[in-house]
Amino acid sequence: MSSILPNKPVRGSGSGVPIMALFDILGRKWNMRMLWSLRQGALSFRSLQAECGGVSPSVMNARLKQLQAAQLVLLGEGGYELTAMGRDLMDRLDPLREWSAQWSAILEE
Amino acid sequence: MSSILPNKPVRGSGSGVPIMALFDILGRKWNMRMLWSLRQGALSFRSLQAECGGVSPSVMNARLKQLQAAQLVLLGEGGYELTAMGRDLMDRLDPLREWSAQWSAILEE
DNA sequence: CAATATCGCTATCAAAATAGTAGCAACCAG
DNA sequence: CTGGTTGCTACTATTTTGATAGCGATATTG
Repeated sequence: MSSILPNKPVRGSGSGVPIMALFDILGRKWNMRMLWSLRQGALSFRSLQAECGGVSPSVMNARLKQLQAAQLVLLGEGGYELTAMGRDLMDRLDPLREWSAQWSAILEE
Repeated sequence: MSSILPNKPVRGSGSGVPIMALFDILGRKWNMRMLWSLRQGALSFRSLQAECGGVSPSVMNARLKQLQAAQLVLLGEGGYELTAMGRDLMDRLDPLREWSAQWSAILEE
């Protein structure tokens, strides 16, 4: 597993620009949804898997390793949970909820 | 190409929750980066391709169709450009730049 | 007119990522 | 021991992405 971190060459990039590294992580299937699900609180491997519509455990595990390496997620007592940084990231993604509601409304017309 | 829109069953979801549809789009490789690149202004197919490190034109085209269907991007006089909604989305993603800088700093330690 | 260059884009095939299913070892409850 | 969880690995199938070549259309230059 290639650990994807800022200031290191990134999938399809090589620039090492931090936000590109972030896009590289968020641009992988399930990562956003996993983080989003963990906002509510810690979840076990299997619960998180269920939250994500039954993703393959192999993919789940790869993602969890990646998110742990990126220090966005950690495995605590009650299961997998967001780190402080992970929570901060999700907080900043929160405006997207409002946006997506408007988006949905417009696309429905 | 399965057009992915809010309130329609979404890849791996089925809930039709708007933000999940958004995650589905942003969770595909290159989409975030393409939108991010277009913030600066319109780009031709080939320029955009270059901005994304030479993505396959086939993938580029599929993404552009998807983003157009989602009304985030349109093909205007000067090339591909963000719609108003696309610009709004990118504006809301802007806090991520600051976050990713901090993230980068912490991970470097 | 012909040569050249760019445009958006398709077609083809290889490589990589993801999905689907089965199952293991460790733990705890009864 | 039985049965239930847990996190996770192994394996194969399918989908997605990557890499390259090249087409038809338009513009530009000589």
